[in-house]
Amino acid sequence: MAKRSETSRRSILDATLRLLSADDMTVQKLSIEAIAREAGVGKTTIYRWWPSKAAVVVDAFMENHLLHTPVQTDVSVRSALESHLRSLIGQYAGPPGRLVSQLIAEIQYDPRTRQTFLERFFYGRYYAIIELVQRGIDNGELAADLDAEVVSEMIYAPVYQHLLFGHRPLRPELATSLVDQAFALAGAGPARDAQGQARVSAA
Amino acid sequence: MAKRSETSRRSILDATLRLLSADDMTVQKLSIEAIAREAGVGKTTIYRWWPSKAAVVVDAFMENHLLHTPVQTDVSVRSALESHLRSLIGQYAGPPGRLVSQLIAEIQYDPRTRQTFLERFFYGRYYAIIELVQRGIDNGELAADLDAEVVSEMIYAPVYQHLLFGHRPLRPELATSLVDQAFALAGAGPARDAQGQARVSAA
Amino acid sequence: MAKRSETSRRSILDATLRLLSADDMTVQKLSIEAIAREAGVGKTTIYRWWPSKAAVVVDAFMENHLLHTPVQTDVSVRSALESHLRSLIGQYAGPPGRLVSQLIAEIQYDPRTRQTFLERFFYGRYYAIIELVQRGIDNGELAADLDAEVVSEMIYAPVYQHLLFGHRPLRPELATSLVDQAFALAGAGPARDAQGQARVSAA
Amino acid sequence: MAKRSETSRRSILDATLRLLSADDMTVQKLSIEAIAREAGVGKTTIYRWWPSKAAVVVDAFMENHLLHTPVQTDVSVRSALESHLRSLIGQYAGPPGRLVSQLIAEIQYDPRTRQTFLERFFYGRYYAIIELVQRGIDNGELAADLDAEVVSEMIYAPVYQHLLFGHRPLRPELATSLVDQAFALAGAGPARDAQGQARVSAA
DNA sequence: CGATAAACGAGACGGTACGTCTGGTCTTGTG
DNA sequence: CACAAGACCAGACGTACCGTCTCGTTTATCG
Repeated sequence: MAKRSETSRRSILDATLRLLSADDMTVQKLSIEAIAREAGVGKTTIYRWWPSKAAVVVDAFMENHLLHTPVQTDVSVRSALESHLRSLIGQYAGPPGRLVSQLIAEIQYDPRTRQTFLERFFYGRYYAIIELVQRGIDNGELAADLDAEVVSEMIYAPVYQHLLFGHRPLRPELATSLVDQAFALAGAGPARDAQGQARVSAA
Repeated sequence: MAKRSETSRRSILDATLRLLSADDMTVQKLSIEAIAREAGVGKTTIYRWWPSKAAVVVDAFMENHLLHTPVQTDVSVRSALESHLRSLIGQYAGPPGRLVSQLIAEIQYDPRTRQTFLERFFYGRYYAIIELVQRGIDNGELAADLDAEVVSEMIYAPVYQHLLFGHRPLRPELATSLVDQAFALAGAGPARDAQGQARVSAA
Repeated sequence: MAKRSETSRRSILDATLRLLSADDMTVQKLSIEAIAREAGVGKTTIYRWWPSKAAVVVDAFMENHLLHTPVQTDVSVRSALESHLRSLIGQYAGPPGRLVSQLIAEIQYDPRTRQTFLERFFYGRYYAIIELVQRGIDNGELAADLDAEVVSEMIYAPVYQHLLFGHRPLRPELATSLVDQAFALAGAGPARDAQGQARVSAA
Repeated sequence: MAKRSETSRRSILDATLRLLSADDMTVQKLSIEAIAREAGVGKTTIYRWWPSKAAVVVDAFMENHLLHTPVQTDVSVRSALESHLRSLIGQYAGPPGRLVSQLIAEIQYDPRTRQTFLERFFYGRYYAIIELVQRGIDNGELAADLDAEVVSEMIYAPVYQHLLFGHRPLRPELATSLVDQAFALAGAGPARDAQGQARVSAA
């Protein structure tokens, strides 16, 4: 019998985030011993419920640091895309970005956690974007012969490339650039919709 | 006096690759002790010349596993892009892909090695693609108002997204899809108006 | 209310002996967890009724492995002593000897169990031997001025010394040697004067 | 290369004795981690040079607590025996006795250490006593037909029996009793030889 | 050409963390 | 209410590596 202790679960996840919030702490340097120590918990309790350090970090991250990246539905697809990306980039430019990039690093070594990570972190946003792009195709904002999934990745993936390679800092303007390029109207701004229409009718 | 021993350098890099070629070996599990043991070398010799395990792996990788991803110049930009991507994907789908993804993981924790990695691995291809896209813009294959760098990333980054997230297996057809969508989005007209006239005339 | 479960008590003691009968098992390596597991019993049940691992082992040993070391009363004291020692040594030379030596080891660390061990294992034989020796003194087989307790220990203790130090293997002939020497030292005369007359007449 | 560090060796043995000198500390409770902590030494250093906790304790004990149990040569064998036993008992009655009894406990579980213990602790005294008894036989203090080794054990083993079973406290008078019984003249003192003869003739 | 100083292999060192095991205690149903 | 089941905190186990630090022992210029 003996049910799982919710108190321990919370202390462990809290301790994990507390430790990770230190400036020079990384997921790599974080140890299960340190988590147990900080949480006032036996190591066994961690090993009993999580298969790896990365799994604990994913859980901790998901429960407390859920990224808010809303997808608006009452505006044009283009606006919704841009504001979604802008919000995502804004968060990745700060401390959560460091954590996300380290989580992506960890899943290269831990297939079980990769699955968890995809399910709880990635797929949600991934399919939301595809749906959004599909809506753009359906309502004529985007050309009819596009493949929504591929286009979504083209818009989305550069954000992760910047995050992971760090070849350029992540700046909010990237959101605009990406959407602009996707709509093939560099810097055309709000006039775009009309133009898009014109273009469609022209086609 | 006594110069650096080329023999030791080679044994270390060779040993590193030999160890990494084992099926269940990863950069994370690889240890400097194991490299020294395998290479028949004192640990000190490794620490004397490399700042970190990741640095050794980058060196080993660069010297022996250079990816061949040619950029053709005698064909259309579209063809050159597609064959370049296809070649890159082909290699990432195999063992070098596992290693590259682990190197990207490691640079999340080691800024010095990140720099080395970018310089010796990333920038080359990155700028080659930008140049190629720019050529496409210049010669009219792609719309004139595009930002070559952003477009390059949109074409390129999805490959890394697939490599790192593994949400879908890396398939060669991705190369075609990406180039197709890029030209559908941003070709000098045709994909958008479904006539292909502008592109033809521009070319 | 709920009385103590005899079933549990038996399973615990049985499991203890079963585990201890493995060739490479020792009291030191034996754990209460393992006993509980093997017995299909909660650890609490063991802790509720026994104060220590050693106490469980003593109980298990006493109930099932009682050493049979009869003291004959229809023969000379010398014969009775020798056959008693021979029987004891015979058993100590086998697996029970290993267990006894480990129990003696354990009581060095657990005063409560030392008491139990003495009462249930040691004193019986100890006083039986003293009585026997006293009988020898009374009936003239042994010199009248001897201290029965000290002489008993002199005869008895070497067996334990062999068992515990292992400087020589425990052999049945030791029984004869010890009794011989005891009667040579303290027999009512004969051994010392090399005639054996007195002993014969006394017997 | 790299020689063993004498400094570490000393700190380890010193720390071991320091920890063991605490009133409620036992060899069983003593942990290698605690020794390493107390000695300011890595656990590896202990494991590198000693096969077990017991081995460390034996070394520590031998180097610093060598029991002084002189065997006098300028007095009668009887006196030498008695004073040797008295000295041994005196030390076993104090803290070293606790340690010796625990070492004997440990060697029940560790054959390698049993060997070390016998060689460095036991055999010396064991053979010294045999020699002494043999001298007594040779010079007529003891009967000519005795077996020196068996008689030695009869005199010696009761001390360990008292130490290990604790059925009676270890008292110095035990030395006298044992020697008295061995010389078959309870409390008769130097006049013994004559009396021994007298008794024989009486029998 | 022989000295000499750096680089080298070997590996001991103080440490940290690993993942497992056990000790005792506490909790939660079941019979 | 004793029991089985087992979760819990605590902490030791023996191992693997970390990065630093001697050790002699090559080597390969430079005086």
